[in-house]
Amino acid sequence: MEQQTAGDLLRRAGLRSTTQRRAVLAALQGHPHSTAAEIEARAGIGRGSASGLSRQGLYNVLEDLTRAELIRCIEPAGSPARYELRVGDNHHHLVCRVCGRIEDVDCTVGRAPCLDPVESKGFTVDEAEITWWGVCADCRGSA
Amino acid sequence: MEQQTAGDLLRRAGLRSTTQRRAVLAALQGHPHSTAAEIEARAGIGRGSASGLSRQGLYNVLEDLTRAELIRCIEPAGSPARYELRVGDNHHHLVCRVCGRIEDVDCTVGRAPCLDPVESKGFTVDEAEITWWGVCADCRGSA
DNA sequence: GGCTAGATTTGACCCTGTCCAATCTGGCCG
DNA sequence: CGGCCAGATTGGACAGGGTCAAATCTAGCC
Repeated sequence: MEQQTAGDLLRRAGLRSTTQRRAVLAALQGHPHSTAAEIEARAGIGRGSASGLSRQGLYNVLEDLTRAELIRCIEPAGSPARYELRVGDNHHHLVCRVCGRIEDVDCTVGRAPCLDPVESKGFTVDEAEITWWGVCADCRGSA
Repeated sequence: MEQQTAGDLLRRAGLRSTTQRRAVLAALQGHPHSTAAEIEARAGIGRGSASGLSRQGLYNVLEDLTRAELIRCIEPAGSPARYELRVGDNHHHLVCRVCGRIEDVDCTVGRAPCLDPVESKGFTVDEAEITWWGVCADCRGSA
């Protein structure tokens, strides 16, 4: 359903269905938390390749898709920006301090934990982003 | 008391008390969430000034102090790293999407909210970092 | 007053990302 | 079906933020 819908998804979001955008969406399938570089590599094309996307193009696409909420961007401290297809479910992340591995953690919603800062200091809050830092099983083992 | 204790703090943390380290600590007093550039400017010295600290020196100091837990480093998405003196109280942050302003939010501790991801996927978690995103009162007003 | 491990400096360098101007193309229209 | 044009993409220069490595300096102990 992906090939079919990629274009639809884009068009429904008010974006033109272009080769580059479809390639980026495809490159993210099954590879959450990818960096721009990984997406570029996986999109199957280096700079200058015929069907390739330029660096600027890649960033444009990522920004467009993010704004259209087709993908989500996360930026854990110390890491370049990473992108994933899961959107709209307010899930959070678990990051290994050693190897950088990232795991998704579903939000214990209902009462989304911490969705309300106790004191919002006059801010209109629209998102609570939670990052858990620790060491993954593999890294703990080999330490 | 700062001049007096800055050195003590450092020594107690097992670090030598140097002009640069004391200057960085002083520059953070009353200025939480400062970037490296702001600290450098506030430390009263540009590059090459007699009592100045070099760029590398600044980063070394920041890293040393962070590791010694005398300061804390936060890196909100889209912002360069920021440093603050509050440590050990596991407080969180509220960030304005428009002007970038950052406010501290005390952790509703006791049961630190969300300290346990529901599923920790084998990770040994040692920190839960929460960032609330929104728009501050000022920016909402002028929009 | 020396010594030495630890701290600092200098300057080159890298990665991630952005700006801008020129070119190309999806997809609607006649 | 061919043309049009706003929207998309490209290329190349550039910038911010940070790191690396080697040489020099200095806090603090003897």
